[in-house]
Amino acid sequence: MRTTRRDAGRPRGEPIEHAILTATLDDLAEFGVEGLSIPRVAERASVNKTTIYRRWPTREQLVAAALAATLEQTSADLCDTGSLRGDLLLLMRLVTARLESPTGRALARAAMSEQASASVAAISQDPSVRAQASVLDLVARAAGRGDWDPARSSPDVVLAMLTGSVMHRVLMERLPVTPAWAEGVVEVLLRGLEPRG
Amino acid sequence: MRTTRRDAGRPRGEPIEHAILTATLDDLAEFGVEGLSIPRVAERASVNKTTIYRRWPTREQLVAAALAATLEQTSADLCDTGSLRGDLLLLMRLVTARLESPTGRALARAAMSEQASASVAAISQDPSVRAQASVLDLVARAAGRGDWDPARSSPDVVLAMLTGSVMHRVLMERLPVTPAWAEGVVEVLLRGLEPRG
DNA sequence: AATTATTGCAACCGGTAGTTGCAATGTCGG
DNA sequence: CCGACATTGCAACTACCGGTTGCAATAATT
Repeated sequence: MRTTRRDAGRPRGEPIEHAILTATLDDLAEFGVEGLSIPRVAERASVNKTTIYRRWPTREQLVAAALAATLEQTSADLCDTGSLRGDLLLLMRLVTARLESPTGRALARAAMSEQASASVAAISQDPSVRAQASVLDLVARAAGRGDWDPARSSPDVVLAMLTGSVMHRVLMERLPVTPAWAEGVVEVLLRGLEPRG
Repeated sequence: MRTTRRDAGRPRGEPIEHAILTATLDDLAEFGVEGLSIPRVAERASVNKTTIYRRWPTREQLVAAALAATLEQTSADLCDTGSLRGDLLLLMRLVTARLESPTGRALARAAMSEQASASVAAISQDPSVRAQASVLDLVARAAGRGDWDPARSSPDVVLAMLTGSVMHRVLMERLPVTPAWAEGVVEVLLRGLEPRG
């Protein structure tokens, strides 16, 4: 009997994988999840389309792989700046940076898409989940300093107001998030959270 | 020479127009702008697809017409409730109602779509423009009552926080906007706007 | 050198968007 | 009432795009 040795033969080229994945991200940023075309990605990556289809049988998996690849290298976490104002401004900058990059916008749109498939939706929401985790630390720090009483205004409300305002600004109004505008948002939040009386 | 009389012949049926436009809105709500299919709309409206193509040569024009048709009948305006809290809560309800209806969601997504064509984008942004106009009245009333100093926190910041928070809640987190949650948002806004010191 | 898997290539299949020519229908003007 | 004319429906067709398959060429591992 002829056993097929799994390790023999020509291995798959990593440069090819890299080219395909980055080409996928480019196409994603330009045409969105709905508009992504595998033949076009193949041309972008200077690779035959069959190669892509063999590695990732469905568009689904390809997109998921590409997104997962990017998310691995995004670890600029929410560190302690010493004050609630500083923490919130940093968070604004993080959210803005993500939403102002073409890829980040595509990701956000994918997450909001009605027919986002399970895996893409999961991956898309991963950063927000991670963000939410860091935000809990932020809240704990603020509560310890006495700047925020979480029992009064819950963290998810505040997170929605912060990220949502940036979404509205960038995605709907298509205006840049200037430092002054970001400070305006944070200012309202700070005053709104300030425990008094 | 034979002049073609423009008024002769069979006129176009308004019921057909209506059927096509509502079918378009349905398809839009179900499949989004990218996924809309004219043959499917035709079947939905019990109309031959050629009829649609003859009236609206491009998809562009069809969706623009359908959106324009809906917007004409949305005039539940932002009336004076007597207090800033009441006005903001009403605004929250208006935004929520829009975003929680399938058609409204499709509209919002269309407005945020990267390759939203000029006409669709213009029409989509029209309601926000109209909303912004009413919001200016709201601000003026609040300023008159001494509840809000617009010089301190500009209306566009507050509007972005309010609508953005609902967008984030509904589109990203896919959670319902409960009265309690809406009140949480308004509460932070009220405290944040309150002029003092 | 032999084996084995990958890659590229070209042709092919299937489905869907959009077009066209024609017959049938309905409405307006005389 | 009748003729003219635009609209609607219908069916066939074209064109394009996504995805598949079979085969030859290539490269790496043993």
